[in-house]
Amino acid sequence: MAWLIHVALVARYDERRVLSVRIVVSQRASYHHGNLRRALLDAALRVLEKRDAKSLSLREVARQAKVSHTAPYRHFAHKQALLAAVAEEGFMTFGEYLKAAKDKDIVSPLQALQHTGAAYVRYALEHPTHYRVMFGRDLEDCEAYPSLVSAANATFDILVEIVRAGQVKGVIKSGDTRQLALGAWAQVHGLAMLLLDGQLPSRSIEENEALVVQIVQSSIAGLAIASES
Amino acid sequence: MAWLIHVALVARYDERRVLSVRIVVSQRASYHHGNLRRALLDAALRVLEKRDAKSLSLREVARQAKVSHTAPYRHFAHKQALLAAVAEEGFMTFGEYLKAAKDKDIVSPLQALQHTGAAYVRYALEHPTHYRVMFGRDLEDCEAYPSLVSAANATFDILVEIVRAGQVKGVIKSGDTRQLALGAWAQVHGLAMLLLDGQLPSRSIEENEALVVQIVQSSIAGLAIASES
DNA sequence: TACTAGATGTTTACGGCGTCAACTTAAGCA
DNA sequence: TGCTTAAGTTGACGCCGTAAACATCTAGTA
Repeated sequence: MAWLIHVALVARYDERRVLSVRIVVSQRASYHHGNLRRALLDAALRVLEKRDAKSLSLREVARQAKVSHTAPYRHFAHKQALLAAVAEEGFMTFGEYLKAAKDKDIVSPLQALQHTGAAYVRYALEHPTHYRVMFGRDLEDCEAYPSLVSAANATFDILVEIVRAGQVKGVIKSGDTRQLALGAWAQVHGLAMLLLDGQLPSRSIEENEALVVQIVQSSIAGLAIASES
Repeated sequence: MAWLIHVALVARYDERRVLSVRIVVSQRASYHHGNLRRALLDAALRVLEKRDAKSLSLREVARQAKVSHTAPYRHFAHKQALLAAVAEEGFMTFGEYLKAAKDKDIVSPLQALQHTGAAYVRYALEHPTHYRVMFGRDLEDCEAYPSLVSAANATFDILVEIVRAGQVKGVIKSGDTRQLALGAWAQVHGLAMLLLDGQLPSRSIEENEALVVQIVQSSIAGLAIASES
């Protein structure tokens, strides 16, 4: 078994302008990585947390994973495919997050909608990286990734289910269920995007929460049948 | 006065696989362009109509404007600044579009809201290019462009004014005006983004219009005081 | 009118990027 | 044991953004 050695030269000036050079040596246990696919996804997330999705570079991800700049091509056909995989993972965790909010307490559909809506925006703000990859247009031609599409649909269905339950209970107005859910989705998505893109005057986290609650409530009022404020 | 000559070689095979080569010569009347800034903005829009904003390249814009690849730097500090200028122009025309919809007929504030909301989404769908540059995150650090910020604010204020008028007339519920307007904005913005990014199952233009009307109506129902559907 | 400063273009160069082709290494199966 | 093939590497190509140095035109002043 060979040992792959990575050598990096790190140079910098200290306060006294004395140049110091360090040689940093790291190694990998074998020529093959073991689970490079996983490592690349993790590295991509790490990079995305700092850089914008657009400016994420495959080469930087490879560097993070301590692998040559073309190694990723053994696991992803191109940069887009890597981003698609990141997005798909995002939809998984996002879906679980929403479900948790929905099922937190046994509550009325309208309350569930309120909780889920707030959770939606909260997730986006807490995971801007993932959210942007999932919903941004960095990912062209999403249709090309069937598993991504189904993951996204599954997430949307959570919302649809709540609306349907509300209709069954008679607290949400009748009509095309998916279309009503779509309206709610557009509402929270729009809010999340505006907040994320800093299109709104910045405010504290508490103020944001309050804003979200107010807006979601108002939106729900439009869906509700009776006068449940 | 010198004449600047551009020579381009255009080669292609015809159906019979015969290679033909054309020499295309174009010229500019002078070394200086005259109004390169304007030409660059137009060229950028032309390019953006085909390519995605992320993949727009300054060099391609320069090529379109028949100018060397660094000429744009005399008018825009960097690529971002060009995009910011495009966005600013977008907000201008967007604002006029919305105002036209709002003032089309003399109607009640709720109807004005309905018209404006529908116009909002329509504009986004008709000018996806501009809309994405305006609201996408390609433009990092928007705050650095004061004129862009004020153009964006002026647009938002149109919405705010309608809501305020509704409150004065007593047909929209009381509360922080800007915040209520924000909810409406998030609604239409979210819908526009979802439609634009193809996140929704694609439908015909008519179906889209109907969807927009329905969602905007539902949203307004959440804002209205009485039962005006 | 002649000179000059500054605005506006051009050329050249640098390093980073995505991706392809050709090569090397290791692992699994006959 | 030897062959196939998956999973790495190296090197190359042509794009990109942008900086520096240079060229050309324009406008203002003497």
